[in-house]
Amino acid sequence: MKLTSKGRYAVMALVDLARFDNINPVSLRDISLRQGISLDYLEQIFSKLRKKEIVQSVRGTQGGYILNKKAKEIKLTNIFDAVDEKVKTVQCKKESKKGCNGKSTKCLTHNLWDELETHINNFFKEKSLEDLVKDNIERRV
Amino acid sequence: MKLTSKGRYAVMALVDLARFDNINPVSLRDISLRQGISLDYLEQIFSKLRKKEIVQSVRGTQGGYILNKKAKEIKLTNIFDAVDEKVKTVQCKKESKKGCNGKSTKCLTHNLWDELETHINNFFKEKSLEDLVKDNIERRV
DNA sequence: TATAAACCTGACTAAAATAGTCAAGTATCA
DNA sequence: TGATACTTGACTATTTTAGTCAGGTTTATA
Ligand code: FES
Ligand code: FES
Repeated sequence: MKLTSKGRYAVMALVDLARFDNINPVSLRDISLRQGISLDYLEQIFSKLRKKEIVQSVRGTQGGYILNKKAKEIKLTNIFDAVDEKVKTVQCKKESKKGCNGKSTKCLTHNLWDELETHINNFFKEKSLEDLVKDNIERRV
Repeated sequence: MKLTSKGRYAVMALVDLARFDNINPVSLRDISLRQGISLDYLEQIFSKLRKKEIVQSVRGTQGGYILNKKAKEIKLTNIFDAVDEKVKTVQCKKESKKGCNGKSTKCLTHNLWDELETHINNFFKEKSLEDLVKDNIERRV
């Protein structure tokens, strides 16, 4: 199981953005340089974040992005959801009654993976962008 | 983030195996049929499980595999470890002092992913094969 | 003692997912 | 009017996954 770059970058970029405390728009170019993420890739990511109303864009010179909500209200879940970084542990379709083995009952381990998925998602539901920014400031001292 | 088939199958096969309570060797052919997993693929998986001493093989006709330890002592961690299903959340090399951005300090989110990795691994450390077999029997009633 | 069941090994490959790049815009400020 | 920065969509190389395939070796049992 591994985390993809898309998810990692999305969070990384938003932490960078959040540190500027929502005063001035932050350009993707700056984030790209500071965090070492390809600008073109960031654009893809922010396009999704904007559509899910996590950030707002400001066009033109001196433009960039600002948070669309309080950092406290943006949870990791929301970010991952926006960029389609989803936790997938079961093989079967969840709605379907069929198991991953094609049989009419769920497989021996279905329940386990379902628990695992919940376990992981709980982590994402708890953490907010604010927590991350704070963590970072503390460690820096 | 998603779980790969290899990891899922390894656990599925071992639960199947463990249900026979270690009396007779269970052939991969049987597991293949019952769980709907390719025999050739199972062989790859069991080769690894054997090398890590999770199962023992019995060659020849009527042969198969048996558990090499008590089901209680086999944790998910051990299984995943054996088949190289590893949880990987950070981008950087752990030993290296460099961050994933190539800079000399760890990136803004390194700590977060490290926490996540621990969180997930905790789940795997707790669950034993015995738990899984029990769960299954209970649900069946 | 022949034979079939089952383990054992390594190489190979098709398909999917990932991690981007590239090109061609549009909006806005100075 | 130029520069900066967002916007969009298509494209692609690389890597990973999820197997397959081909050839073994071992051993119970008929
Ligand atoms: S994972 Fe849902 S039935 Fe196997
Ligand atoms: S994940 Fe370790 S430095 Fe970024």
